[in-house]
Parts: sequence; structure tokens; C-alpha cells
Amino acid sequence: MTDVYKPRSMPVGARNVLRSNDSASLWNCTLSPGWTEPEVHILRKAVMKFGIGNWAKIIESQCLFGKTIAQMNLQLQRMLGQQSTAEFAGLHLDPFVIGEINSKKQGPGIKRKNNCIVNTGGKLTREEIKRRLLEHKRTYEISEEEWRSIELPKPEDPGAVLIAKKDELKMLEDELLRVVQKIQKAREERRSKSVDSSSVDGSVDDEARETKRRRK
DNA sequence: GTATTGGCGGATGACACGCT
DNA sequence: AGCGTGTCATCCGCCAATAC
Repeated sequence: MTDVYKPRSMPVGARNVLRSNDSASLWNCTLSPGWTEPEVHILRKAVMKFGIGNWAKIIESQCLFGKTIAQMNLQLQRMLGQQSTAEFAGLHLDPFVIGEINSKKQGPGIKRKNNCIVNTGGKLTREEIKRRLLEHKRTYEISEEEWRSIELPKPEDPGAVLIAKKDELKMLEDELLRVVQKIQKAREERRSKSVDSSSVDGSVDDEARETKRRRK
């Protein structure tokens, strides 16, 4: 048996088992559909520069052209390793640092969904959010000099992006067509083989096959 | 071969809050 | 009060493993 790769982010304790039905995206090994690795790094830099939750500024910068607030928020949750982002609102910090810490959290009070820690104790009070915010600011926020110096990629020409996406769509459609044709061909070959063997055998006639099919 | 189960992950609706 | 924005909880489709 070959060694099973266990991601670094996998927690210790009872869940430190790679089950056969764990999806590849579990443990943040892969990205959310629709996100490429460079895009994730741009989002990481963008939240470090503009502050977590400042989606309007990120959209305005056009560094992630085509991404919606919902998409960015979902990807941020994956990076942070928790669903609730209110306690980080506006902070200039590296979401991967928080994600690394959250990935190691274990215990009866830790409930996860999509590998993100979800809130189980009701909504946080404004005071609690404020308290956590100040704590995170002290502990994790990078210096102003640092986040101001972050450079984001120049906005791409929307027309060029559209053309590229159309090309990608055409490529995927062609690939789908090829796969469908391949399946059809394989089915036809299988069917012709079974017809051949039954005609040689002679014992399995159409009626018998139909009876067998009906019994199923 | 089919049904059941467990879990992932995107979509969505409800809600809170700030602004005008 | 109405609107826009952001957050959070829940729903539901899909997939793979397992049971029968």
C-alpha cells in the first residue's frame, strides 16, 4: 500500500484520518471551483491591502475582474478557515495566517462545515465582535507601510477577458462533445459484441433477454 | 445492480446595520 | 422609511463509499 498524502493543514486528533470519501478540496488542498491559484493569491493580497470585507474597494481596483462579492466572500471563508468574518472586518491581515491557526483548532465546541469553523453559539454580540476585532488588530494586523506597499495586478481589459472566457467555453464544449462521442462509440461496440456472442450461443434469444430485463 | 448513507460545497434567503 | 451592503444559517444537489 502506498503512503497516503496528508496535507499540512490537517488537524491532529480524531479527524487526523484521510477517509476514502473525503473530497479533494477538503483541508484546503484544492480551490473552490471557479478559482485558480493565482486568483486566490490576488484575493489574499487584495484583502491585505484594502482590509477584510472591503469588497467595494477590491471590485473598484478590478484586480479580480468578474468575481462577485459572494464569490470573494466564500473564498475568503476558505482561506480564513471559518465562516464568520465579522471579527476581522476592515483589518489588514494575511488570511492564511488565521487559516493555519483555525486548521489546528479541535474540540467539542468546534463545528466545521466545508472545513470552515461555523458559529454554534448564536450570533456574536457587538461588544464581543469589537473585543475580538481589537485583539486580532493587535495580534495579526500588518503595518500600514507594509499594506500600502502591496501591489495588485493591473486591471485586465474587460473585452479581452470576455474573449478569453468565450474561447475557454468553446474549448470545453468541444471536449464535452469528444467525450460524449467516445461514450457512444464504446456503447455501440459493447452492444455489437453482445449480439455476436448471443448469435453464436443461440441459447439467449431476444425474448429471454426481454424477460430478464423485465424481472429487473 | 440498486438503495442508502455521509459529507462537500455552492446557492439562497433572512437578517442586521449604516447611510441618505 | 427605504435602500444597499455584508454576514450568517440553512437548503439542496452531487458524488463516492458502503450495504444489501
